[in-house]
Amino acid sequence: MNIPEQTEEDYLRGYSAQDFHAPLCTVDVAVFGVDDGVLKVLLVRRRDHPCRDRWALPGGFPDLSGDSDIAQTAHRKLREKTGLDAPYLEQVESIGNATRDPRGWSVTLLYFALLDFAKVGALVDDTEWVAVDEALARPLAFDHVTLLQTARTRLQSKTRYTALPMRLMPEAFTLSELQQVCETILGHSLEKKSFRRRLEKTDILTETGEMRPTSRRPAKLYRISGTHRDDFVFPGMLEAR
Amino acid sequence: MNIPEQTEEDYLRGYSAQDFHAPLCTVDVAVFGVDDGVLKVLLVRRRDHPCRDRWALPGGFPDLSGDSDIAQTAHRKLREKTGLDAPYLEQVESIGNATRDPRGWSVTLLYFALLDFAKVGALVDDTEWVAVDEALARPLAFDHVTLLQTARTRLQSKTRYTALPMRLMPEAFTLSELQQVCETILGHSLEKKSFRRRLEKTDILTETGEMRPTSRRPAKLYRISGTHRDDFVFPGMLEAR
DNA sequence: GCAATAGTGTCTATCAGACAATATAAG
DNA sequence: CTTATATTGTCTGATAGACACTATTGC
Repeated sequence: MNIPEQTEEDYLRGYSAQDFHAPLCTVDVAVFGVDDGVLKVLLVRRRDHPCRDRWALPGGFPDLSGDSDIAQTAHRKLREKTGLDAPYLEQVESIGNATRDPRGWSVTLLYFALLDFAKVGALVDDTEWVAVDEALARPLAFDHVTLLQTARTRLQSKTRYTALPMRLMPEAFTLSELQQVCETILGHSLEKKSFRRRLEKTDILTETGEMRPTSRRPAKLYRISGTHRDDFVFPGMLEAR
Repeated sequence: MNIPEQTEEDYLRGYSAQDFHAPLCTVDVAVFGVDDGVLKVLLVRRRDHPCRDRWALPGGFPDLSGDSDIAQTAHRKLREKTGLDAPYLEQVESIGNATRDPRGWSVTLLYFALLDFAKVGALVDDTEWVAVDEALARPLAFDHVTLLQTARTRLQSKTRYTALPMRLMPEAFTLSELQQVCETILGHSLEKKSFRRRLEKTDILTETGEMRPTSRRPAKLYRISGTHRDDFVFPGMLEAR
């Protein structure tokens, strides 16, 4: 006797996502900017439970009707807080466990974003740029201290073997300015010659032809070249002092 | 007039995770093993909708009562399919979008696992070891072709600058055997001297004192040293030919 | 001894660290 | 001219690629 098989269409017709006990699923973003030699991160004061009134990384639930994917959720959260549309966004890792959120089992997809601090306009209420070291000393919501630490460590690692920090720069910048930003991220100074040599050997940057008139000798201005791929890695790492 | 504030306890008492429209959340694992010069991956034939009868990476939903975190979910799925308890497990990335699962918005946390192929016993029904190249040519369930490709690429990258492939080896192994496994992963041959030199300069491996009696000259056996940290990286990469 | 695999010696090329030297602007 | 910053020259040390060489075993 053949029991008629249920087709996939039959199955999906009877399926409701709410029938399953799913964990909470969120996106959190560590938004980094360098302000006058200080690496800062964007914090938001939570207006709702849980962790009401605590500072937290911006983040939240995907909008299942509005967001087509998780990166879009992260971009939307960023736009809501900074008004900026297309900063550099990179996934760091995902944490899921029973204890990080008092509402129950929850999973978060952690991203970091890099943007030109000077471009950020007025902030939404209850939003603040905080030096990363100071943010890590605050009692942030949920496990956001750990998340922020993980995101900064990733940014530091990639600063040693990629040109990622240029995504924190304005449209045009000098090599000295880029080096200072890298030093700010890493927390120590870098060898000027090594820093410049590895960039010269690649096509990552293009001279704009303009100069930055500084107090003394003017410096060449560069922009990110059109052919640069963000997955580029240098053959060696900068010192890990 | 003061409206009494709702405390976090009040809030949580009234909260139910089911009130929110959450995406589906799963873990998928690419389980790798090297069998006689071939990189293989463990596939499972799906017995349920959606994608019934298609081959897929082992995975599934976290057990909100039984799993304390996501890594434990991945370990549990592995144990169910291979009977092995503690293979090497590493998170690769997370994919979340509206289209990858016909049931609706879904997020998956992708891991890869490395294990000694020889240690795997009999498989559960509808489970099969498949050469990765062949698996990628099959019409796998959901977006698992992409997931498998991403996992293999990550394994290949880390083979160039870490000692990760030793997690695919038995307890004791020779340097030639380890090199062959690396070559299998990368799909091309490696310089013997470079390969050995970089290992000698570290404390990653320890001689067991035993020798492997091969057909010709016997080879020293090594095991992973007790002090090795899996986050170790070599200063340079092996050729990316 | 011969063949085959294990393991070593060593030269070269590349690239980061160190730091000295030169270039160019303001004042 | 002096000074500060930008930019370059160049020597050294570390490490990967290439490849020839030696060592050890079974036959």
